[in-house]
Amino acid sequence: MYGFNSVSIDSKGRMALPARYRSNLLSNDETSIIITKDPQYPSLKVYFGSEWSDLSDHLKSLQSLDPIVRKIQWTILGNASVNDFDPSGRMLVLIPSELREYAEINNKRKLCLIGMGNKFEIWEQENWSLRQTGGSLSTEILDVVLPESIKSMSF
Amino acid sequence: MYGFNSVSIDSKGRMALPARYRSNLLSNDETSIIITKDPQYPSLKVYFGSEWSDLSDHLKSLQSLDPIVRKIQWTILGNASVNDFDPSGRMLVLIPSELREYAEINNKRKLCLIGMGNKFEIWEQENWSLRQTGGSLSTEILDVVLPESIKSMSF
DNA sequence: AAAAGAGTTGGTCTATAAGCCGGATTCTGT
DNA sequence: ACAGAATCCGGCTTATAGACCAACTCTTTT
Repeated sequence: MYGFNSVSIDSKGRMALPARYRSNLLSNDETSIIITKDPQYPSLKVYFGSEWSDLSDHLKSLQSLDPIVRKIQWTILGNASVNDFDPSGRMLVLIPSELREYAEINNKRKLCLIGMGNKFEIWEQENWSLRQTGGSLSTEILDVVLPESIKSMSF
Repeated sequence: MYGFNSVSIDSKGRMALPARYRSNLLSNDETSIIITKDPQYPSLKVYFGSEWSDLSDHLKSLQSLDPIVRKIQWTILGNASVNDFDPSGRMLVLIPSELREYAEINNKRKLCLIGMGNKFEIWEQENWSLRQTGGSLSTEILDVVLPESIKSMSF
């Protein structure tokens, strides 16, 4: 599932999945999606149920004495919101207000969905276009040395 | 599949693949093409299905905590448009409006297709001739140091 | 010159998304 | 415990972008 989609979010924080996401989820027998924070940018990551169980199992298994590992575990695992949806409906998804806050989408109407294959990202529209045109948002470079256990993973 | 082709695009953003591309696709049993952004220039890259699955798998597996890797993942994966076509038809391809915008082909009529073997590029005609005559294009130069994981790839 | 294949264009129809509305359920405060 | 209020969730309506269908023109080939 790749590519760009523009969707609107209503004043109550609800977002409807585009049709092509819905049909893809249905054909893969997925009945839940998991929304969580992106560790680096003011945006959200969305995983499908099966993908999430692999990722979360892996993350949980890492030894958490390393502060960087610990921080990433907190961010990803600690903010995960599991959404079971009705496969027959329009798959309306409520983004929890804490995550809306984090992605700066409170009181905004337009979101961008960025399909990355096995997951997708949710961005507030202006933030996304800033980033695409090269404008810098907050601090870019993660200039710490990452532990090997994290380096080998892809979120 | 090499060489130059001039094609027209209609007001709805539809483009017809030249006959030699079609026969090439058929003889290779390809049933889909993937259009996405070029990371450097205002143009589009088109991959065939088999080529794309290799490229996207590789890109996805890279560790995305590196901001440069992440940006390339956004550009290539996050803008990909998958087009399944009817092999018996004329292989009309709709270029999504986001990509038309990026390649500056809105309200233009003429495109250039540049065959690069296992992929080809789509350029708006004037941009292409400007580039060929050495004129400058407004685009960002990748003057950053690329991580090894990216350097070893070819897009 | 005729015919066949390729390229281009236009029209119509359907699927999809966005906004609105109303009902239901939960929460809160008295 | 009850009433009012706020939040949550599904259905309906309308506008529009994209898919489908088909015709027309141009070029090439024999």
